[in-house]
Amino acid sequence: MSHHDLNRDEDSPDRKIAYETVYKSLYDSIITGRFKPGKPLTIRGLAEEMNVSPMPVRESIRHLVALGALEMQTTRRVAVSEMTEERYREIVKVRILLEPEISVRAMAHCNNALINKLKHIDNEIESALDKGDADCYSLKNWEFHFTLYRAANCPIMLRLIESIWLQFGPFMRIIVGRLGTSYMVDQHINAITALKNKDEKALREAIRQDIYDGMDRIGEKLLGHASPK
Amino acid sequence: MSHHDLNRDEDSPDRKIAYETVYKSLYDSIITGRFKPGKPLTIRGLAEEMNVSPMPVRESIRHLVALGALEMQTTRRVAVSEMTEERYREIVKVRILLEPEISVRAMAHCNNALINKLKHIDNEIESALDKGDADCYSLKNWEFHFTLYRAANCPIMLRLIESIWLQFGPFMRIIVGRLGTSYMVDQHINAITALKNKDEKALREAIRQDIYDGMDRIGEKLLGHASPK
DNA sequence: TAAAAAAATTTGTGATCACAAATAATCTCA
DNA sequence: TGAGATTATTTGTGATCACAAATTTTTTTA
Repeated sequence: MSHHDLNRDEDSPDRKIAYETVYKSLYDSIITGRFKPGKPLTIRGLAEEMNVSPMPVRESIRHLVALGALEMQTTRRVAVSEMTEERYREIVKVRILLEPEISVRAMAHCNNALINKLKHIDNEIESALDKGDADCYSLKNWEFHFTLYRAANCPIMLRLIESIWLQFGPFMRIIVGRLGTSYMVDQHINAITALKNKDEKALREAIRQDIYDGMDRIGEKLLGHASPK
Repeated sequence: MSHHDLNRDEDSPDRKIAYETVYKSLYDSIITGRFKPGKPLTIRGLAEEMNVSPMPVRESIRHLVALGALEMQTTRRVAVSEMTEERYREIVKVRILLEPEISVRAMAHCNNALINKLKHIDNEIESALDKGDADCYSLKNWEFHFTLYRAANCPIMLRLIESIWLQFGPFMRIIVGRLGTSYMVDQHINAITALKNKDEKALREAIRQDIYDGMDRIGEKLLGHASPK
């Protein structure tokens, strides 16, 4: 299953909807940091690039603006938001509030298939880090977390977390290539171990630390300091 | 300021954008429970009702679906979601996580003007309850909470809370007319007092209790039981 | 009479056009 | 030469149309 339909049990491609293709494409562009923050995106430009009419792009942009993935200025031009001190602090705060919580709920529904899937994705993440493949890292890190969170069966909480991720997603690639990335403790492994042992406390701590590790690196690069604990 | 532009400091009506009018209208219809949960809404129907072309309605619907205010079925028809046991539990959980938190942040920026504004809105709420005016109650209760939350200056957290409110908003009117509403402790007053005294603990408790009081009544009516503490 | 099939209608999506506002490019004049 | 005014272009929004899918209504058949 793709990482876009966060709550759908199976893909059901009855009809090819251009809007969905466009939405997914923009979504991935955002979380891999393809759009420079602040640089205006145009409906016609994106439509031409994807060989569709402006209509599906218009609707996708409305959707992504609603999620906070794109920002609409008063002149109605849209762009990825720049990261600011205030936004950064809010994002860390909310992640720490929500993500350990949903992880614990996922633990209740966790089986071997999920654990193996997470292990596999984590290997791909490590490989992407080794190769310095920032696009792959961003997508796979996304996939790891949302594979776990989706298992919680909490669609409402999941939507909120998705909104948050879309707001720091464009900066996730910064983590790749930062000095010391390879010496980082792999909190994903700790999380997987905790899931296996049904150790709620350890799981919370692993997710919590994973958030701080990643956000610290983004904060250091963008704002010159680590996240406030 | 209206309650729709949650993060804008002042309305700037440079040009009349039909989309914004339509969006606000649908927004208010949703939070006052005008649309029956599960009953499909049609683009053309709403457009005709508001004397606009289908275009602004299409975009508004995309926006509201993205926020979780409306649900899009696989056949692409949209409707207000029905309340389920699972959704209800998630909503209570997330509200308890986020709303006391943002309230405390609002306290830091709280001045007399805000306190007076909240007092005034709370009077209107009490009046609406007395008269049994469910529409007015829903709108004013919304205004009370978002006036407070907006003061926190946390636009990212605010957006998440807005998304949650849009999901139980259609059922807020249930609170009016429930037996015993008039004997309820007014937690808004407690919150205002806590704000005045800069008493973080009391503020958290007031907001927390206000959430439980309201959600309990919704749960009792819709699901036959109170919220899980 | 009720279930199945067929026809008619409604609905969402995608494309195209017109228009005014916003942006970019050019020109003017000191 | 460069800042301000003017023109040209680009852009988002709103409207309308075509079309296929979904829904509703009608008809048929057992």
